Amino acid sequence: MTQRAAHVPALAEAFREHGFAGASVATLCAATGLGKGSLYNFFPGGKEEMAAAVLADLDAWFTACVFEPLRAARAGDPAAVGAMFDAVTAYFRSGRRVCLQGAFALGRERDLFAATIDGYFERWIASLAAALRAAGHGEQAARLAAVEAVAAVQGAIVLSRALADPEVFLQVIERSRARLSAPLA
Amino acid sequence: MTQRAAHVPALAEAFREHGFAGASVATLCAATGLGKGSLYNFFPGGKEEMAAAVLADLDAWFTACVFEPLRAARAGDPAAVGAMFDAVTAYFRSGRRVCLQGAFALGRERDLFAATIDGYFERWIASLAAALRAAGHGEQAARLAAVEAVAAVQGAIVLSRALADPEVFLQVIERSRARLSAPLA
DNA sequence: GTCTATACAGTGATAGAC
DNA sequence: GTCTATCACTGTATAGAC
Repeated sequence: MTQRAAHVPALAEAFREHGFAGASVATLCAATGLGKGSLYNFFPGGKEEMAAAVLADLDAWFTACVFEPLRAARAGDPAAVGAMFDAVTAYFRSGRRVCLQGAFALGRERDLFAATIDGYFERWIASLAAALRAAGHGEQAARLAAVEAVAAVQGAIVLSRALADPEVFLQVIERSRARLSAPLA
Repeated sequence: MTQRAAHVPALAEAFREHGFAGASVATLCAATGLGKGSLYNFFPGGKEEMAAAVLADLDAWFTACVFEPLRAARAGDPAAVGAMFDAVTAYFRSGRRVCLQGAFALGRERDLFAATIDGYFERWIASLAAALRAAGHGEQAARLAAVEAVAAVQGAIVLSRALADPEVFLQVIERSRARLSAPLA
């Protein structure tokens, strides 16, 4: 079981690079260094089970490293939101790395993993909104600002990859960060 | 030649739904109602040429309906920016429709169509920045605001599809619209 | 558990009848 | 120009030797 988990990061990178439809089993074998037999031994459900394992892994990482710190934000302390921007900037490598949930959302893969993808973004928004409320924003304002900020991160990834310019990612993130740290109206 | 162009919108819709790697020639035949022979007669280069034709078609549409109106914005007239938001909201069907250039940017297709994708977003940003300058923004401020706004549109598409909620698209767009129409600091 | 061998459906693409 | 038939190949998935 822990053997299986050890190969999940390599699968994640392969899916990020090639997409779900574009990643063949041969690709995934090369990425993990395993033969087809071994891969199917760990993931009898094939590609779909591999992608599900990857999404679960990403979910766990974001929950521990992004969502829970946001939830833990104490009243009047705005540092948690800034820490989130630092974490996603590092994680997405300034836009060089793709958000798999976001990429899947744009394609047919969305139907396969609808609940997982929906839950990921919903919890991201909800935890960010909680941190914003702790920082003094009202209920509805916090939710809307959180939606906008998560969209900004996703858009920053798309745009910086399209222009092949990590600087664009940083620009968008910094604007979003400044906006959420700005004094309340 | 006009025969060929007539089938491009159907190909566009197929690529939007299935992605580039996910759209098989059989899929594209079904979408256009043509046999393989006919498709290859129009597009000897296969899928790649079909996608290139689709991107060129989208490029022409955006140039005529979005980029040029932005360029035509006269000094002191902020209506052009608002018209852009209306146009993209209609075009992307409140996030139900995907931006093909954005979706391609996230995957390996980016390498195949790098110049086209880069040019599309670069001209979107540049024309929006021109309209913002016409509305009174400074050079650098206009560029940064344009980058942020285009990213917001892309992020809105990703997020609204992920949550299967067109309302999210509208929320993000309205925030972006309000921000760009706000009085200058 | 790991690999090799294999099954067989589906792929992109071409040739040729009409 | 359009289709059908067919090509060689790659796809996912399984079976079985080790």
